[in-house]
Amino acid sequence: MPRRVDHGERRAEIAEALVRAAGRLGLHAVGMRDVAAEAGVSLRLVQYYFESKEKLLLFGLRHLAARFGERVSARVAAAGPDPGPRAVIEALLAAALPVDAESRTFHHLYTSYAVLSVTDEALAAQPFIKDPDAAEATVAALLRRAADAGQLAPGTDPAPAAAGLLALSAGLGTSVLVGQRTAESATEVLTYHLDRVFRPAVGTG
Amino acid sequence: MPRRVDHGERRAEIAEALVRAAGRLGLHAVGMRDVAAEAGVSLRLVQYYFESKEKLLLFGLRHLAARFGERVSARVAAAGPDPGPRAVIEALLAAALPVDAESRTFHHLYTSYAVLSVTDEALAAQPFIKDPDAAEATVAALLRRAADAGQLAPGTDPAPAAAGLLALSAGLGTSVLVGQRTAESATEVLTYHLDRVFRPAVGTG
DNA sequence: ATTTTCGTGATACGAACGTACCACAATAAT
DNA sequence: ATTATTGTGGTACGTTCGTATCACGAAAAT
Repeated sequence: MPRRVDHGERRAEIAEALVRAAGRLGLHAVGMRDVAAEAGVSLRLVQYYFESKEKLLLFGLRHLAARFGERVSARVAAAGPDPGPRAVIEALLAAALPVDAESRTFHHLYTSYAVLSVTDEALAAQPFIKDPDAAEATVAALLRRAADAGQLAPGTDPAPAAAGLLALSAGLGTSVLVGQRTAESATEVLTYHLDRVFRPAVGTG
Repeated sequence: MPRRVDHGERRAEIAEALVRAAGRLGLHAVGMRDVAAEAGVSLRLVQYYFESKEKLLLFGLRHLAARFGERVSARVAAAGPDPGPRAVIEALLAAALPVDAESRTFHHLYTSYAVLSVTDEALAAQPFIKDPDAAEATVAALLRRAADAGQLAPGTDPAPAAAGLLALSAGLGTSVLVGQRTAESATEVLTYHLDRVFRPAVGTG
């Protein structure tokens, strides 16, 4: 055989090519040949590492979700050591906003996959329910922590507040994506709503 | 010539067939032949009334937006004679939530078009910026009216609050669409946030 | 050293798509 | 009555897509 190659690594490279090509052409318009050209390999190789387009797309979605998770984690880590609930939530939600090319592509493709999942059973299963549920649980837990520390506005119910913040962030992201709103404006709206959930910090200034 | 036919009416019928077929198959998967079959006409007729698929899709989007506008107006009108700001806003936002088959299709296709508009210049122009901007202005104006009447929670800024409510509604709609959240749960979250914007009514009970 | 297996290339195939073309009947215009 | 125009059907064309097939070199395995 020719030199053994790491299948996982190769599949990741091709998946990244899929993401890049789909970000440029739109997920609906990207074909196996586009992915091959973007990855700099032959059509046959894309077929070889992914038997069918459907499997390529599924892998691409998981790859995208994983990369997004890493991005969020990095943002949260960048919020400093032992950050408060608000800092974590802010990092979490801000990471989802399409403020640069990478996050724009994330939002664009994730929404594309979400739309596809409405009519495609194979796509409907995985990361459109579990991941957002986990994110919502995380934010809700952080809000409860903040409530215990007396950092929340009075009468705040962590569960619907968490659901609202995530839906707000997603909705703002879409409006940025279609050009209705600038990234700065979306960030301001997000900050406004965080300010209304969190009671202003006291005693530090 | 054969009996003259109302082109506008015929185009509307075909556009409805497009909406139905796209709701079933997904906008990305619907073809001229599917639309023709759904409308019960020949492929040639779809070509005749819309010269190209692109024009059919554009008309379909405008048709969808118009129908959605009518639906919202009907909901607002159903809120009763001279409804207060909260009732109008509630009707407005609730109309956007995918709670039944029709609104589900609306949300599904509107999001599909929005995703397409990211990579399709012809689609990017019209109803993704103007309509939501108008909706946001309407809600903001209603909030200002409510603020003047002392019906808002203290410190509420109508502009970001309006933007937030619309983004919230859109985000909740998407989460319902992909099956992460039930329509009832989305309605509850929406009501929770309206309750936090509007100060409870006094003196009426 | 031979055989097997793995990675890679080129290309062919059948289906589906959007569009173009041809034909014709029905009616309005002359 | 003839002519021109409009609505409609059928169908063929060229392209593109996902997939399948054939071929072959290179390195493990024997």
